[in-house]
Amino acid sequence: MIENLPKTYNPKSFEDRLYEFWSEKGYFKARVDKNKKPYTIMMPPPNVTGELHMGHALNNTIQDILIRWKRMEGYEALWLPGTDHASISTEAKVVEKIKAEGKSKDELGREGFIEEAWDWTRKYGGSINNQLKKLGISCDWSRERFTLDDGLSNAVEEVFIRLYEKGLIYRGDRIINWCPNCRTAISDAEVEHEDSMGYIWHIRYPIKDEDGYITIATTRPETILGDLAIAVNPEDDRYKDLIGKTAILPLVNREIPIIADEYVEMEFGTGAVKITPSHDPNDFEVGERHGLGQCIILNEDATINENGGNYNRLDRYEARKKIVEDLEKERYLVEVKEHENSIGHCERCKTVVEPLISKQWFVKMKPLAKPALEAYYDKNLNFIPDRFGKIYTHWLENIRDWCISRQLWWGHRLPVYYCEDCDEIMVSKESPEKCSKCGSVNIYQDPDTLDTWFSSALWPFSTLGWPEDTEDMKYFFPTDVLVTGYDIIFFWVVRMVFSSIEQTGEIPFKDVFLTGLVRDAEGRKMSKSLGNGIDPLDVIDEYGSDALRFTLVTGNTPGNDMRFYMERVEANRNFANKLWNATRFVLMNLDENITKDSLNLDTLEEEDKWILSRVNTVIKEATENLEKYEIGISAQKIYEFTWEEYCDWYIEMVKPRLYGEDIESKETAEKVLLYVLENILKLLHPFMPFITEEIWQHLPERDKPLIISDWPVYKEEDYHPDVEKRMAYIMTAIKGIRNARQEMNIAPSKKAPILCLTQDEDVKAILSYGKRYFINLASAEDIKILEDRSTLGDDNISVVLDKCEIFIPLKDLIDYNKEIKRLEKEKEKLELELKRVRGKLSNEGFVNKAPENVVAGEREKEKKYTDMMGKVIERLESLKSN
RNA sequence: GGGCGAUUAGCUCAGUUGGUAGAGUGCCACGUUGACAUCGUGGAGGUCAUUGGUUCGAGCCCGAUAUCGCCCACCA
Repeated sequence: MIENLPKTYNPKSFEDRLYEFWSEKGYFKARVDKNKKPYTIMMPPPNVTGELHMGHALNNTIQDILIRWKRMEGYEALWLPGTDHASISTEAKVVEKIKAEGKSKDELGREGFIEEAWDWTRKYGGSINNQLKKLGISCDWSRERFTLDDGLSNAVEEVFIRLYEKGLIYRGDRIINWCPNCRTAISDAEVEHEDSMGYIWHIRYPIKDEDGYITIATTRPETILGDLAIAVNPEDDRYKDLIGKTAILPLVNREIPIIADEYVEMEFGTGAVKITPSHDPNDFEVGERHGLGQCIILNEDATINENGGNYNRLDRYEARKKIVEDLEKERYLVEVKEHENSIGHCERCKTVVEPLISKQWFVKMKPLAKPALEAYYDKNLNFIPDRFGKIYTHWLENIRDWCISRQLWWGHRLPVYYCEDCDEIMVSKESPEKCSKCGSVNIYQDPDTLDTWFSSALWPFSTLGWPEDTEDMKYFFPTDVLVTGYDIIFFWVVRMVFSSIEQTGEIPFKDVFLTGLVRDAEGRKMSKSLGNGIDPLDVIDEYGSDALRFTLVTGNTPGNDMRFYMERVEANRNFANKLWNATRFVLMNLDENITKDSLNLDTLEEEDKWILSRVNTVIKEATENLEKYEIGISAQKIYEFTWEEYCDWYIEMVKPRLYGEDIESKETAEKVLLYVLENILKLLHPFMPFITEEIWQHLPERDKPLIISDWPVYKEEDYHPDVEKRMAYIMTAIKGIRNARQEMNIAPSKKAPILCLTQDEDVKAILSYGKRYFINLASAEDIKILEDRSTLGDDNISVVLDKCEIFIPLKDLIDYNKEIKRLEKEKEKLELELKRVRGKLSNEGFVNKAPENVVAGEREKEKKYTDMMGKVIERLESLKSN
């Protein structure tokens, strides 16, 4: 006997050790190797100070499965990890920290603050890496990148400068989304809209030098402080006379023109709209068309500024309240109605954002979006599942310019310099010594940093050394697949695609595999505030990494959300345990001198050929499923094969040979057991890397670790449909016998001979050959083939099969009423089947139009069921007459 | 306002080209035979949301409807 495994599967005893082993041996490392084909995945970089959650676990498990599989297939597999500096989120945390210490950003100054941020990053950063390692992920840690690394920062500056020089980055006064809490501009993608019930106020504005009023509707009355016009539709008869006249802004008493603009919808509200160019994107455009100018009324913290007169320094909502009160007091308020509208919130801190005009930097999107759209339409970029392609294109087709400047300190500072004297803008990596226009030496750098996603957008190539023309870049780029959550298609996927096309001329990946959300058992999103998050590390601690991984990739479809149940983890842990014990069984029966030299085909028994044929098919199918990214289906097939076919059938069938005297047969069985087990381990390794490697290393004669061994390939010569058919017959017979015996409550320990009544030569052969299966698996004492029923007594239970009847004489153990009931149930089943088949065959349309083989199949079934039905009836009659 | 997804066994979900509906879990019964009780064997359990249509044949394809969920959107 060979050194065996401990009795129980205990993942803790080997998972960390194996990770260490793989890591030390350098199996995760990828090198440029022109003799091999590259396979590349860039890991979506988690926030550097983040903690591992189920989303990461899912994401990285999928990537690891793909990478391990491709590595075994012989690709030079690079999986590059790294982290993101997450500017807005990290900065907020650091601000909070220094606030707790009684300090502020301004007190610390820019350099001091950045130092604090680096301290924070060093302190909390990287812990997610160690957590990821617990998952067993085989990424190349030697190539780990951070978005604020020198190399990546250089790439960021390079891209900024190139886009600027091409005219694709510009600076301008535009309406942007301002978060009063984060105190920075944010992009459209960072605004979450939420429908909520609010109010709409109808307010009348006096007309100058006339008695009348014009009534407008607004949901944000405080913005009247910034009104610069009232607009009506030029076709609107109600207001035609007023166009060109002047209205008086209530409370403020500013004179504003009444203008005509097609943007106004006559049917909505009162048909007259107040125009606040500085605080509404539509009003901004109207303002531009009519040359209205600007009037900003808010400070950075969303309090009213000095343009708000009496309302100066009030918070926006206090101001709203006060203004409504004042309007009412002065009889400008006509009515208030409930009104549902959608309010934008900051994606990070949930504060209501304010649209306001501000001088910011933007990326011009239209020219960049075009090739990114073509990539999808030309099928050079695929989404899995494909429906996300629509989301991608819809976004790109309606895209607006991307605001990339942030009023933050933690991040990539804009490579932009200004001349203090002549305001000239200079864009370069280093600070210019003097102004390129006026020669002044009074130069200062733009204080803003770039949107985090600006650097993430370059991730697929900045991580490989771009803009240098590196060997890595030439070999590993473009990458093969991106695996990420559908929630960051806009933030990230889109931006990587257009950035990569623009900078490298290549689409950064062929496929985008989108994962759904992992929810809790009630279907709620896991979140910190709800406290319903399940920590992947806790799950690993209790059930092992492999069980968690398997749970995350089975029982759901790509792109669909999944609910996380501990019961499922437990079930998968049990599967691991099953495999563990199957291995123990194989090992304890292996001869010490077993060699892996090729099998002697002549000594193969029927069940050997069967399991070899089956494993061969599973190899084919599991691989095909992986190729189509059907990871869960692939895993499921391997699971079923291992548990049902290998453990429940093959091992049980082979036991008598292992305990028997026939040495040659025993040896063959051992070799087949080992061969199939090895293939199971290989197939399962990407899904359950730890247990498979641990087991593998206990097997005899392995030349290399499982992680780098060869992925199994389908062999045509191992496919035996005839054997599979015969074995299926035997299995049906065994199941029939077991069923009948259990329904009759006959203990498995009670052995009985089985008598097979058949005239069919093939069936006779199958059954005689299968004698030992029946003895072992169907409590058979012996097996006899009968040609006629003359020698049969009546003290049997019977099982009706295709072309054969099996009788089990059990004399006084048989309850005949029960047996009649059981057979009647059989009869009912057959009746249903026959009804279905005959219905089909009596349908002329079916017979004429269905494919020949389908019709032939149904005819065969009809014959089979008719025959079986006859036997069941005959048996029933015989029983009833006694 | 537009788009997408879901609706299949008590629960959670699979279901790849249309051809007798599957798994895990839970439930019931039997069983500790020399891998495994984290197990084995057997069983019960489904009008595939509703409704039209295409087809010889629909869980699957097409058109509606309903319920739930998500995403997008500048109606003040």
